[in-house]
Amino acid sequence: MSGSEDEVIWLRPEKPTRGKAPAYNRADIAAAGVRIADAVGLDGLSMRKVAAELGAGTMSLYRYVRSKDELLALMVDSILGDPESWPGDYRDWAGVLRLCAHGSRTAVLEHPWFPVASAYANPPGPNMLRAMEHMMAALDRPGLRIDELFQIVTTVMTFAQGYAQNELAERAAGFSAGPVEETTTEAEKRYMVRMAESGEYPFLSRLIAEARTPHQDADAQFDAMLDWVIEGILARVRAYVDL
Amino acid sequence: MSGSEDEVIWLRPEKPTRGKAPAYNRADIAAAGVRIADAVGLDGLSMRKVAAELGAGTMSLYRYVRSKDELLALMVDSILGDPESWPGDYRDWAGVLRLCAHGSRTAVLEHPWFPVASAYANPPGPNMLRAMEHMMAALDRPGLRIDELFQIVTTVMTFAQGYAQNELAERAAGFSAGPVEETTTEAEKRYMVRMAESGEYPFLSRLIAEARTPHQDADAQFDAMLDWVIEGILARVRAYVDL
DNA sequence: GCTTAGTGGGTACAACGTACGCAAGGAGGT
DNA sequence: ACCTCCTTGCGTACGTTGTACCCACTAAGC
Repeated sequence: MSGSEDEVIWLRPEKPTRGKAPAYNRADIAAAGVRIADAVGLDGLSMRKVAAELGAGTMSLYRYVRSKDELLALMVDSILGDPESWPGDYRDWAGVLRLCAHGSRTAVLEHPWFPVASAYANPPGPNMLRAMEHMMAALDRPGLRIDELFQIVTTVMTFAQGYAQNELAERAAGFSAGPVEETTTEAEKRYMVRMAESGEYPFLSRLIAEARTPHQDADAQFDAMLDWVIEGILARVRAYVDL
Repeated sequence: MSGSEDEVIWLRPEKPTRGKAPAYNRADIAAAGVRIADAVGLDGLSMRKVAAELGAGTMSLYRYVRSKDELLALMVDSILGDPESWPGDYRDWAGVLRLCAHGSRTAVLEHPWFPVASAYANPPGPNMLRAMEHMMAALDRPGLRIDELFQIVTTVMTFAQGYAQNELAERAAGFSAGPVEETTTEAEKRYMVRMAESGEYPFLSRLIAEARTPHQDADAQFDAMLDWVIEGILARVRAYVDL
């Protein structure tokens, strides 16, 4: 069902109304893509590998997806998952924002390719739309304009996502004392240390020295920074809205 | 000078100490890459095209760069530019943060591929390191820990970058009344409207209706949201630091 | 049973990143 | 002046990629 009318995958019905029933489905294809991207990264992801993972012929994938970008869209939307299943207390305004932030950060830490794939995954799929709907419904209060509501949610999500992305980059550069994984990482670490010791970057030196004996673990550090952002929003919103 | 020792491009000298002088240089190569990426996007960027843009043979590029990822690193660092040339009043604490945010947003709006390229551009190049150094020096105050300083800068930068990325995505989905560019955009717009009218996403409908008659232009909206984030930081920092 | 919309998938092609190797050039030592 | 040798520019070639095209086949509706 990819040969039919619409250019946007989410407007094409997954199941055909006539003819042979498909042997595969979007969910399984997305899951296979996620497995491969987790294993070998976005660059290592190819239509052939995804098809092989499913035991299908390469070109069979194109019955479900018009292009690799659509496959990425499927993967991104599948990672978001069904927002109905999200936990949390929806009367706690700030708690909803925290929940949303933690979800975003976890997605990035578990799937480092997620932010890059998201950039190719326009327009937003049903899970993304439902997630936004979910958050906005939980945060809606009389006096809050709809565009403010939207901005608040996206601000917190992009903060969390960007923060997590930086965490991964810092981990690769050897800031944290975490495990060294690849050989490139070792070279990056040497580079950062060399720069720090060069004397040209005094603040970087202080930062690396400090990173060796962190005051708190990564999760706590994220929560602290998240609180800064959320309190900024809270202060503004409380000025004219009852939470 | 790419055949020599180190794996990180920034540790390899640009100019050789012996032998023939190179015909090209990193700055020109980066500029050519930026021109091409601006014109045809990151997917359209290829080593062959960059080489052709310079009038060089394809493989000549590999004397300057070990891989396409290193080319991306060059491009990213060149866009940051020399932070010494940044304008602004460095006694105004919040003003420095705003400056940094505007710079990040502008970079993304002018080069939509910037966030994706950044993900491949580890470790940070000299311009990036100098930029961080610059910001941290301007924001340093007695009582502020170095890791807090760093987190503040990265938080504001990732916020601005993420925000701009969302602006581009929304523009593609036809939220703003901005100009429609590509054919895919038209399809995405139809999709969003269809979803909004389906009744399944009441908040999305409100959002789209509101977006047709925005209360303020994109720049003002960004500044407003940026102020929320910055004031959150300010409130925290003021509690125990003189600004 | 025939029609037909749909499937799974093989083949083929242009474009990609880049390993390899070679001719040529220019600086350093004599 | 010459020789030496490092370094350059780059042509060729290979494996991999996304995907257009085509065909054989299947199963539901008449």
